[in-house]
Amino acid sequence: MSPRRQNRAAAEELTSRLSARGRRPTAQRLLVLEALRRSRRTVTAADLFEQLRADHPLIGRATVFRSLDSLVDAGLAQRFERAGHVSAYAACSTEHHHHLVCTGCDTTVEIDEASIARLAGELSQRHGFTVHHGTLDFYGLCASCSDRASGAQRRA
Amino acid sequence: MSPRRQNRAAAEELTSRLSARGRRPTAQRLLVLEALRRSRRTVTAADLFEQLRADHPLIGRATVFRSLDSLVDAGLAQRFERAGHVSAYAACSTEHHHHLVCTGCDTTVEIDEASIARLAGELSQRHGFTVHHGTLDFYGLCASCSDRASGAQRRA
DNA sequence: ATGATAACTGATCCTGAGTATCAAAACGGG
DNA sequence: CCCGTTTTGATACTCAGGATCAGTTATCAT
Repeated sequence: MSPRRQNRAAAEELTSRLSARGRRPTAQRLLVLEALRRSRRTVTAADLFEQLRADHPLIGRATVFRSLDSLVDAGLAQRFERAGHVSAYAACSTEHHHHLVCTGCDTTVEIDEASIARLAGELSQRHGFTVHHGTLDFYGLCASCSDRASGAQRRA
Repeated sequence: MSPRRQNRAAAEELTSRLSARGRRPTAQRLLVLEALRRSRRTVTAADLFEQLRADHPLIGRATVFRSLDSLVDAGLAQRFERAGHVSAYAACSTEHHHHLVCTGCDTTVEIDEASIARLAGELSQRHGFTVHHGTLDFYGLCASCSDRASGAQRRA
């Protein structure tokens, strides 16, 4: 697929996903999304800012942060908490995606949703990944918090 | 078990684990470890600092951060990257532990290492946890980074 | 014990990610 | 084409965590 066609598709998806939430598909958000799609690795907001400013000197730092928030909110990107208290981002095409993230080079590999059960045991062979035990944790809501927050979205 | 006996055991483990690395079991580190063990939730360095300063006004902020690093390094505590680019900590007794961390109240539940495979599918029922898809990611080293880093410990 | 050496502490300053604010600009519906 | 809403960019700010350094404390050898 040509780069131009890719941009076209990206723009269309951006438009539909954002406008469904009453938000606008701006040039800056498209730039951020395209940069994300171009990378096979997770990138930080600072990375993106520097990278985008090369071709678009007018873009603002805060705008990159906000665009990333918008994209995550629209389901077009995913946030990763990289060690060192920095958020990194990756574009993601469909709804829920699980990833392998290399803590060395930040390369991300998408994993299909099915068979999470068999996943952990096979990770090292299938992708040559050495899963680091320390970060093999699951985050979510316990029963009480789940009840308390039912209906009320929390984002903090 | 009485509180005193618990302190005793904590102090002994602290001593052996730390001195094996040429580090010293100081009063401050013991304080931090005890505070961690007292909590069934992950706590931030700021939480601990405030909490400890109530009884020990002389303790320094940086010391709390450094003590936590030491404890993690010694395998007595575990670091969690809480959303919002903050590290949270929990005491952990044995080597590798997996946890359920509630993003609402930070309660942590230890999970036995075996049967990671069956885990994900059963999480919601067993503990009443709602696992948040967005953070169900695995971190580790890809094959190339694994080769490159073989032998050389990386901690960054 | 005691003195030398190395690790630790606490105070202070510094960095860097991310947010809040706000006036100016860009949209989009009517 | 106009008006209300959203977004942008610039700036100032917050706050977690790290660096530095002089002073202190623990460990080890004598």
